[in-house]
Amino acid sequence: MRIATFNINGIKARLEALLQWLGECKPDVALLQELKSTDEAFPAEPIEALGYNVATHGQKGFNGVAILSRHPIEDVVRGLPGDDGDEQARWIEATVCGDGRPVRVVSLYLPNGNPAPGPKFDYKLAWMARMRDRVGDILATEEPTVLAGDYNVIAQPEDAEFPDRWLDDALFRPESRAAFRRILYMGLTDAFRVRHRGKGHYTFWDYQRGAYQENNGIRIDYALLTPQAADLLEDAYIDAHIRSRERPSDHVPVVIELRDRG
DNA sequence: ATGACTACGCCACGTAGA
Repeated sequence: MRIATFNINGIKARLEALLQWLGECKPDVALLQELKSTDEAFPAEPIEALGYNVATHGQKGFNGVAILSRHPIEDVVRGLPGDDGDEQARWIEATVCGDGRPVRVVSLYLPNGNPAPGPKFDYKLAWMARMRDRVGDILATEEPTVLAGDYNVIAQPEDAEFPDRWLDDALFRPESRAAFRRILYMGLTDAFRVRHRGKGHYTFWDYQRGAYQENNGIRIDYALLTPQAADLLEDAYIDAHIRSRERPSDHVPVVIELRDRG
């Protein structure tokens, strides 16, 4: 089963690019972030025409996450549990049953948190504490689960081309990295790092100053796997080449391959 | 360098992203 995560930075602005990429990558499941669209305005029809079922959790103008799947989408949970007053659409999870075993998938868009310090940074850290509680519940199910999306955290210096430029940024602050580690060390596996080591592997490049041409990027999109999912991992890679296309997202997809049987 | 891009809301620049 091929599962991809992709922060598309606006579904309406990116529809053609998304359809082209779906046709080329052919993921069984695509986890999308930053729809910047309500559920009503989400252009489901051209996506369904490519053979995908669609579950969205949208919001007007900002945020918004979705799950696309060739197989039926079941047991959908919209919104990160733990705060009924949180209006921001940053979390959707569901079970997808492929030809083999069922897999639980989460599409998440972790808050940016800038400027730090400040209320947005406080929201980021509170959101990560809430995510930690949810991950605990997910781990207890012992279902193979993929938690993928835009984590908005540069986990290690090697995840940035110029880490010294990010020292005061909410993506690289010690508090953000510690909160990311607290989640990871509950027993999750960073799928990409199973297959690739070292610097130079990025999922985001700023639109400004020719960042992509200089590979001035950061790795902030991750697929984290529960132990039962990590046991199924066959491959993980970044689809970086589509960043050089016309009107691209500032993020690129991260793709993993899970064994269907065995 | 209070800069620079890009998308969105809803037609004028302000907010947000990272």
